[in-house]
Amino acid sequence: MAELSKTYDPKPVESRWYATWRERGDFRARPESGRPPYTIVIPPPNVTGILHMGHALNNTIQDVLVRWKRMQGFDAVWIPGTDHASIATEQKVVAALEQQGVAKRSLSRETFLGHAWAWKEKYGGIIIGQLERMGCSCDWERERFTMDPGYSRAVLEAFVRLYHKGLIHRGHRLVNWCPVSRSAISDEEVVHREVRGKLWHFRYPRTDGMGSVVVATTRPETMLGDTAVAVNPKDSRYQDLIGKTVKLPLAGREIPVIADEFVDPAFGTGCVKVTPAHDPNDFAMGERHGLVFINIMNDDASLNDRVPEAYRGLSREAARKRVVADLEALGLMERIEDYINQVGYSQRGDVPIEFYMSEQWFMRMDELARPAREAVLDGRIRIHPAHWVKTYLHWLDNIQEWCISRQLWWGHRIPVWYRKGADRSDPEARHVSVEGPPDPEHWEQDEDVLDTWASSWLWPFAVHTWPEDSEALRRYYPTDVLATGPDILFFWVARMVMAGLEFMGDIPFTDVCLHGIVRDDDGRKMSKSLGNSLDPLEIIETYSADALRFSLMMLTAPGQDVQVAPQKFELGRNFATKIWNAARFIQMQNEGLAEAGDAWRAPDWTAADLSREDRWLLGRLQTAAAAATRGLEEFRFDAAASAIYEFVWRHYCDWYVEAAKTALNAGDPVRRTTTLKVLHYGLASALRLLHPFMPFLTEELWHGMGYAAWTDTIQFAPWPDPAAEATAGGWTRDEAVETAVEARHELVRLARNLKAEYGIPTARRARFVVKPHDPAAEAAYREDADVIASLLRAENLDVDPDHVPAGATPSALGPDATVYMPLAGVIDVEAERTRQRAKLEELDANLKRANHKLLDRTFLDKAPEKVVAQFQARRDELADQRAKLARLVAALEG
RNA sequence: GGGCGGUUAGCUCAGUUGGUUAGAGCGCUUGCUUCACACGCAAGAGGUCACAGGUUCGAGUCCUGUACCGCCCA
Repeated sequence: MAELSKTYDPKPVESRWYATWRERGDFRARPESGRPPYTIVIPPPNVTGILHMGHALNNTIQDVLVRWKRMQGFDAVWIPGTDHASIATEQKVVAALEQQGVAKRSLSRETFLGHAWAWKEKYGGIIIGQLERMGCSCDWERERFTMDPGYSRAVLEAFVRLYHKGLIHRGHRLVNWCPVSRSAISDEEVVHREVRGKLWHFRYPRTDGMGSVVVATTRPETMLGDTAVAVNPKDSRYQDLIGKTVKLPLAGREIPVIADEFVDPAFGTGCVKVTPAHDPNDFAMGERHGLVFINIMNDDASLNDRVPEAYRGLSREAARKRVVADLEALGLMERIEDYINQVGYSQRGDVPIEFYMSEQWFMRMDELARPAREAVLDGRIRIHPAHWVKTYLHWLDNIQEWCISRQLWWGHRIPVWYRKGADRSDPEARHVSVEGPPDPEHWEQDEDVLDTWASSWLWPFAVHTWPEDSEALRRYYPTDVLATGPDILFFWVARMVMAGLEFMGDIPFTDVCLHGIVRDDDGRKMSKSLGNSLDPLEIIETYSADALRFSLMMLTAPGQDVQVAPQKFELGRNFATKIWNAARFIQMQNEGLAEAGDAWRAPDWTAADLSREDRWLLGRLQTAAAAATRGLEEFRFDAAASAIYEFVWRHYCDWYVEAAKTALNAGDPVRRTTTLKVLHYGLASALRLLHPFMPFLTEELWHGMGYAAWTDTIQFAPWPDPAAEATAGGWTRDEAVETAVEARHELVRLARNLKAEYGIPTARRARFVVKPHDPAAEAAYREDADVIASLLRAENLDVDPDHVPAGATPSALGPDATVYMPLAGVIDVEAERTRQRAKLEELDANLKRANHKLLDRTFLDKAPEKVVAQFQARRDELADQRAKLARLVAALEG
């Protein structure tokens, strides 16, 4: 076996192992294995995306789960892929073309798509390569892209089925319009922001010459499209106005004053302008009152020819300034006040949306929502953390029609053909199918593409062969876990549930793990514009992929956002180094490796050979393994990672390895061999527990330590169950021994503290006397005096139950013994007295509290017996300690 | 306006069904080139658990309310 290098160098290790794993095909699904399947589908990142910390967190979670299940004996499959992301990708391609001086609109659809596919080929693989750097164990042979031919077919098939079911229809509506992408977007793609704006009050002259009315608006430029003024019918101020008309300034049109309940008399003057073609509320009013709808905008939100010439072609911002200036010039501007209002922004375009009248395709959602609601309500699908259930249900209960058409080219073109020359709104003159009409020359296809989410909602089954049946589809659907952020709970998660139930007749996954958002050190969301994003690849360069993964898992509380800064990844790096060096230590006990046999696989010792320290460590291992397993089962990745961290660092390294140094060199062959066996067993178990979190380091050590003789990759080594292994090995935990070892560690801590308090350098050997409190403790301290002496760096350690210190001696009271540190020189008696008195006072306070509790009749009557007994035991222990400490103080004073 | 989350050590966060003396990492102080590891070892300091009520023998934990921060929906 090659000697491990002095320091761990992750870079070559990580690239070497990843290549090996891929060559061996370790990540491949094994339908023939007879193992039960366990499936995760990746939330497909945008094809244009590059890896950010959110991906790093999301994919680490998935890889941890998949690797864990693989070790548990499942045919664990993680299906990767990318999403074509219509709007985002088209924007990037358009921008790239503009850089070259090419306008999208100057190109034919086919030419543009040629550029888009070229872009996809060039940049679409970046993020996949980055996932490999992270160690993700995806089944790369099953990688899918949402515009693969098979996938596209599935998307169209779903459209066609829902169309014929009557859930999809075409309509002329007011939709959310993104002027940047010049497309309709869904309600979910609109984000509301609070914006500091103005409220403009201006006057419309009455046509009856009776003065004017004042209307208030946050969008003065839309007045060019006003077709009415409205007041509340109950508003006494305006009774005489109803039914009259006013003259719309600038446009010069005469428009009616209507009465509508919707108008809030408290807003502004109680008199509002009505622009039915550009505001949802006004749209509704327009329909109620049969008003004229005047669309005054082009698809980029500039003003069209339905406004007076002076305003044509102006952007909405320029038009606003112009309208305001012109109204002021006419003396019609009443006043302008500051106003804070909610403005809908296009998520992708990052500009305020317009409400825009257009022909679109809509999907009726109520029928699809009902079963999706039930699936979560009855527990077939579990959402973690569970508090998201309410949000999920609320959205489904208030679901609106889904606008699924997009005025884009990059995406799945809507499979609807219109008979040439016929009215497009006539359903009789339409052809809807996946294949298209048999006589295409008589038809023209709808120009629009589908919303990206109308393709990704099929992901869990469209990654396979759907609508065709296949073994893969049957075996790997439904999936087990979906890991994603709560920000796409509606966009994607809820819709996948609907699609799964509608098209597959079954839920798409049983558990949804919603994790937090990655934020920077100041709690701000990471974003390119803020320049505060951390590049996971840089973290990998600096600290390793294992460090990135482990640190993220340690820092993620379920459902809570996680704040990261570069230094935080030192946590993972340091931990990797710690284990590496623990392994090196064992390896240095070279001549003992053969003696240990292959005890690293399973307990291979007789109970009688185990020392107290051995038993304690093995007990801690059982606790840690149970906690790690439970943490993973409950999606508590932080709890699982912490349990492993604590075991390795605090228990294995800090105490057991230190104690082992003595045991290995005591000259007792049985003791030495058993210690080696426990060292190996502990390390091999820890490596397996850690493997899902740190795949590279653990694989490297698995081989470096020779454990590959068992399984040639740690990836398929069994997930540890040390409790069951102990039973199989013929021994059980002994809690009394474990408690005694904890007490011993406490005594060592106290004794070290004595050294520190008296300014004795750690390295200097001091004399100690241990005075056990009972015969059992005496036997234990006598037997293991060499271990304790070494932990204390004691020159000499006497165990003497009858010890009476000669004069004032620094001492400390432990749980089952008192330790004395007789010093060669004279000590400051007064200082020691003060020290001990302080301890006595503390003990007194505790004792008083305990006594008080036990004198409380109601407590004794009402608290469960077990609790009372606990308090009594505690009190007795305190009283005992107090008596002992009092004697120490008395000795000092005597 | 409605819903959800948060407020615990200087910072970032844990704290399982209410039960002994509330934990971790980082940072801080002191001492250590101790024969695995200075990416380390040892010993420490540091908290009226946001606030006000309530339930209970007992509240960081349960209930009500308030304040502030964040997210989502309208």
